[in-house]
Amino acid sequence: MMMRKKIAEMIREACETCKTKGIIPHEIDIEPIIETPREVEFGDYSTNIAFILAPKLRKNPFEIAEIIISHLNYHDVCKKVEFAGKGFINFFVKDELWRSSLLDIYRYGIDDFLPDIGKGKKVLIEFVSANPTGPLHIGHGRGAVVGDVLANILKSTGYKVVKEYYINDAGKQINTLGESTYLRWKELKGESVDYPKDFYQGVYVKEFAAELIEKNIPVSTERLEAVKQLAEYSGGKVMKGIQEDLEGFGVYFDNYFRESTLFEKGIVDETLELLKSKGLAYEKDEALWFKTGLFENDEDRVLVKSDGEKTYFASDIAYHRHKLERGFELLIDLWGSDHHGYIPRLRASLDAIAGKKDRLKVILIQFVTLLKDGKPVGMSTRAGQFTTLKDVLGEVGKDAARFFFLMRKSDAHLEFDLDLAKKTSNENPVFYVQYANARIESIFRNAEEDGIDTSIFIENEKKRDANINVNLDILTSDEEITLIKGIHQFYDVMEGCARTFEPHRLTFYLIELVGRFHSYYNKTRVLKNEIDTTISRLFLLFMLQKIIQKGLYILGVSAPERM
RNA sequence: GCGCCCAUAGCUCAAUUGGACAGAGCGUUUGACUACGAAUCAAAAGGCUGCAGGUUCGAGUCCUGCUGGGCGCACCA
Repeated sequence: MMMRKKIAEMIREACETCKTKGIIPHEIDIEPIIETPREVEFGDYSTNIAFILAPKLRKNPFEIAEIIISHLNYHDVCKKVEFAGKGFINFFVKDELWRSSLLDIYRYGIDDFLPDIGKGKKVLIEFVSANPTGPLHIGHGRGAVVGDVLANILKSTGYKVVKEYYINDAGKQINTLGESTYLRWKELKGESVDYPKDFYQGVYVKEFAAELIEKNIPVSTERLEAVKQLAEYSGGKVMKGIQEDLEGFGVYFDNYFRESTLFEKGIVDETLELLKSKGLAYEKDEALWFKTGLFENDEDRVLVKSDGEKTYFASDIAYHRHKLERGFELLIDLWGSDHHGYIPRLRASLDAIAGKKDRLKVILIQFVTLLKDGKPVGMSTRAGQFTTLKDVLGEVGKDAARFFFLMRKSDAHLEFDLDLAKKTSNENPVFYVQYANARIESIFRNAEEDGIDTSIFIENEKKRDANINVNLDILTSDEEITLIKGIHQFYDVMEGCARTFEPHRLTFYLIELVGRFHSYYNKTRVLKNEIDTTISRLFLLFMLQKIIQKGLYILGVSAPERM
């Protein structure tokens, strides 16, 4: 069914024929790589197989290409196969096959049309995982969207995905939040306090403290007790706020995993024992060290400090071990790119514990610079106007925010132009894509006014009825074939997104696809033609809209019918 | 000092596991609404892919060195 596979099969068959004729030795494996050429004049697909075989056969690529072409049985699929360049073989697929592929996608439905890459593999994708010590900022937002959309992509391509947020509720930072709240509380009680600089400065801490007093919530007179109590109190408050922010952003987690449970269930101790028993942890200077250097080019790292405290690294090893034990075959972590130095030791630990370092895939999220009036906005936790995710969301809306975060490779620095994101003009790519959907919707509304029953497409799809009464042979113009190819390309794009874990490819694809539509729209009239022509063009737009909507759905961006 | 990432049109960025003549959008210039939504389209101009070598049939992509930027090098998280 997939065009690319058909081409690959053809090449393989031709090579097999060559093998039986003794032109190609039997021991050579044929793994044809099929590419989509950038230039239309090079056809729909091309292969470099002649280059690959050249050194093995001790012939020049030119000759090999000619031999392969002469053995290709392509007339069912291609109108033309050409030798070009220094050894490329270019395939020009028959237009009628493109047209009928549209019908294939229609019959299968988009979901089944998409490639099955994951084959049911269980993947845990952990992202955001911000400490519950303050509200989410714009950088977290980027991670949230990339993670969420990546999860959608993997789900659509055959993975079983669980989205998880790791809450660091056991460390020093959460304790500091408790201390901070405690001091603010005392402050409001009228005591004079010396508020340390390294305590949380945000206004939200004061708000929590004020609320304690307002609601008359009793605070323990014992300082340590009080700090512990307030850490929990404020931590819970912050976490609730974080969840609300994420929901406003359209990001929902399947699971929130608390670091403290690792300690409570003894998983951390168990993991440390495991490492010790394998001889991969040793004591030095009264601390316990992990032999990172045994596995990666990295220094040995401390697991238990000389004061008996376990490091964050220790619980993180336990956490990832626990992930594996929950049966996940692929662990995807999204981190801020400033944590890149942490990758080797975590990989090493997975290697040490299970010999499975390759199961870890870390995706780094580069920083975001907010631009306002063309100038960067400060990102400090002090009360700058647009520093929190919530502020940005309120400013530009969910759709624009999500889309903008996906317009860059995640490990590339992103400039987020607030003014541009707010614009409802052609400069804003979000609207460009949404507008296409609204336009198609509008065409269908007008079609109904013309008395054309467009519900037949939808009805038939539900029944998976193959006998839809559309004459696709009418779709012959370059623009129409190009559009159909664009629709077909969705498969390749999703495959690429899933293979490379790069959601931004989908964003670029949608912009490009929709561009083809706008161009077509301006050139070709859909309605008020001879009825068969109108119907077939409506069908093309129907399929196109399905792809646009599916794409937007995966991005978590709405597809409004009117704008 | 050591390590990781980045450097592409005036600006912001793409470039299909190393593929063919490096592409979009914005901005600039010029055109298209008394026919389906002009939030659109058509066309033009714009480049030694930071610099210098190397590997290869082929390099923006891989290797080495240099320049300029970001980040990391804790018994922090």
